[in-house]
Amino acid sequence: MENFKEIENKWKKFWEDNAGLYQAKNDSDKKKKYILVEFPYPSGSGLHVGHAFSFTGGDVYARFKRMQGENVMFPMGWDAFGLPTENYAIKMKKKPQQVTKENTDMFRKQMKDLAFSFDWSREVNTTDPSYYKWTQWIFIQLFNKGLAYKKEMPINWCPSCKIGLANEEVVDGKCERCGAEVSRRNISQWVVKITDYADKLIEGLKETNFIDKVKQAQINWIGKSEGAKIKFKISDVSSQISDLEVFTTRPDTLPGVTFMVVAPEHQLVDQIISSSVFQKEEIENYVKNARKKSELERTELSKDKTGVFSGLYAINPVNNKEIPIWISDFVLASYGTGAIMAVPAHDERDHAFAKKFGLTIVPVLNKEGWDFEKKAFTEVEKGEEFNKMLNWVEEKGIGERTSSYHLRDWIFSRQHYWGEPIPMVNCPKCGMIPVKESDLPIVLPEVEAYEPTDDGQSPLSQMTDWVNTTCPKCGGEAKRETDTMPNWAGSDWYFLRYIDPHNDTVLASQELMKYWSPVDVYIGGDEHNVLHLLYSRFIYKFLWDLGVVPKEYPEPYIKRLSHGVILGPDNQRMSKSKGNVIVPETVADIYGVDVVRMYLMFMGPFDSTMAWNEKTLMGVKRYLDRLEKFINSQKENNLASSKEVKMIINKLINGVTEDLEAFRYNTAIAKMMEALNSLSVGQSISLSDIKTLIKLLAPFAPYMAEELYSFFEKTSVHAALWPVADPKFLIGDETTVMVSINGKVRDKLIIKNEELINKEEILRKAKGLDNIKKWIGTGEIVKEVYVPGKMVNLVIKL
RNA sequence: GCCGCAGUGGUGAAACUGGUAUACACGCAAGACUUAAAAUCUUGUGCUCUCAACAAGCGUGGGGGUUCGAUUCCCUCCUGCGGCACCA
Repeated sequence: MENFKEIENKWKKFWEDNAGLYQAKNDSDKKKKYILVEFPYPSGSGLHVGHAFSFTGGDVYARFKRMQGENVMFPMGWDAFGLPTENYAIKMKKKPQQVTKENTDMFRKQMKDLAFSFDWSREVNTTDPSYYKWTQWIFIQLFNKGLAYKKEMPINWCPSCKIGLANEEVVDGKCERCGAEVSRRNISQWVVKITDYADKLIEGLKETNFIDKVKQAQINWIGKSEGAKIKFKISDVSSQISDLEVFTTRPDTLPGVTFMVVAPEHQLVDQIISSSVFQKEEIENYVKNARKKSELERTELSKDKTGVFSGLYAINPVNNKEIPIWISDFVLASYGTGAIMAVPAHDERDHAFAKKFGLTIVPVLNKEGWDFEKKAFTEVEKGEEFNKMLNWVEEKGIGERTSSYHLRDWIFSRQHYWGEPIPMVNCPKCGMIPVKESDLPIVLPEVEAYEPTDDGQSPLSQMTDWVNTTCPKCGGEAKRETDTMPNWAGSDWYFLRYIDPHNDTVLASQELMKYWSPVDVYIGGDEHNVLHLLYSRFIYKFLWDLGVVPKEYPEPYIKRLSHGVILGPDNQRMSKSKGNVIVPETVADIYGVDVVRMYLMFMGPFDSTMAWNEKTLMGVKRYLDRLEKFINSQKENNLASSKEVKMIINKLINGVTEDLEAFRYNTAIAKMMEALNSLSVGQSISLSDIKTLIKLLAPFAPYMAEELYSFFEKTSVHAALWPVADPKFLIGDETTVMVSINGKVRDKLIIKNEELINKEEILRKAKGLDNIKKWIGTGEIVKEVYVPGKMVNLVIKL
């Protein structure tokens, strides 16, 4: 289209004026289809190719389903809280609220330009108080159910920025922003007990249609191990703590336990330091050093084990032998009980530790010829002995069967400004009390300075007017919580808000959730397959337990689709520093939106990684130009389609429909190109078949389709009914049957369809072919295979 | 180390349940149009042998297996990508 700008503007306005075209109807007899694409963080640099790619993928499907007569909900919103906005606001001396408004306005305009058929009447914004009122409400429910609590926790601390950092903000042990070495600091943090839902989150995956890769990633992340907790008696009677509890997956190796190790953070260590005289200084130094180290430093030094003897001994319950208790940072305080029973004969780490400190190695299972002093034998099978020992432990009352998880509780506090205020009040008399639900939302006050404070508190802590409040319980003087929520909080439940975005009394009405739930297709990036998806499922399951969301749907998303990644023309990840960034807007200005959309869908499979290639884009442009020319040359002829043309069209309808249903956009487009190649060879085509071609094009190239369709109809092509193939024109009169000798194709037979079932006749004909006769020669046919309608294979022995 | 995914022409890729390997597109080559270029159109294009055609042989990362028949299923190895990683 030469005048594509003009056409785009014309139809953009038309769609704007006919807003109902893309709106989801809450009261409809039609089948509902909830298609969700991950809402973006509206950054200052605007919509990038990755957005354009995934949103086009969703848009094609939404348009397709709408034309198939389904009641489609395809909403859009903004995940707008976050550090970049806060930092940008600080730098530009603007309010984050203002920056967010500017950015979302820009994103919305760009999305409309790219013809995404979002239902804008359902737009949500996580930074809107009427939205985060419900994010805060969910937090209060978590608190009321005992799933949110405050705890002193080590966090990543940047001494230069004077700010606590999330793990994602620490790169190679350094602060992402200033590059300073990150240390650890204990800060009182809100923690959410996602671990209570670990089993439910694994179990629930069975209810979903996620691809295996996503399910596996979630299962691995939760990392469930089955085993036992076992208590070891401490032999020193003067010790205030009499037992040391460990978690093990291998109770059957209990006889091989020759020492124990506790993490430097273990409570036993504090007792040792305060009461013991043995090596007091050495122990104190070791512990102090270990606690100072960042997680990274600790794991980096993993090859070489360090540790110190505590002076205490425990008793191995199997043989009553005294075994030393050591302190070492290879044991993690955050996993299991923070203490382990060491079996150096059958565990590599325990073995390395034993060798370094000269500890005893006792094999449980003797492997012939194995040198246990040299290497641990780790391939011990978890057999009968596992259960036998576990039963013995339980009978003796020193332990019990249990599971442990890699999944940690979720640190929910951020010491930043631009996030949802945690709706809690700290009362000196009553403790932590949630804000009254009727007082929600607790609106983020507008402050003058967004910089964090010296002591690592949120900038909100300086707002004394806001901080000082009264206790919701006793009415006395109290202070507000000044931490804000992490980014995930707003994105956990946004899909529910789209269902009922303006409801002021509940986060969404039961009735509407019953109609729209669950999300049928959720399109997003691989980077969110674990955290976002897991947090979101967790919050949903929590709301399900509360009865807030419909009982009929225990899982929020049915199908998860991960979109691929678009690399720069140099096959590298796009980044400003590499100068290989493709801006969709710029390309659309040159070639038109339809070309960009269609090219993005044609590049390759929707979920694969592909490099941008302007030459291939030209191929798509050529196709659209040729299609336009073909239709314009035919539209006034008013001729009938030949049978051959009808077959091309009907096969195309079937092919494109099937491919769209399976998100195989690249092959759908290839089929359209193929059809045009066949049609272009001097064929004439009926008006109804032309309209079919335009309809098939509509999801991909909405502007051009609308323009071409307007020649025939007054109504929008996007409201037209998707074509259905006529079975009469799907199969021809004849079928090609390939004939092969020993599996290699040598010739073919053209057979009338009604004769395809006649095996004997077909085999006779196959053997009669000149080529085949030549191949058989003097050989003997030992086997004849006929696959009806497909092929004949003759096995020849020479 | 563990988990997951992938490996097909010069390039992006297709072949969905085992049945014509390389559809579609790019690139390249030749030709048409043009004073010329661009654009457009036509034809050809896996590799080897051949002036060429016919025919043949080889061919989906390597090796092996199952099968009348394997890009597809099984075993094994190699390479690349992504995630997790002292998880007891």
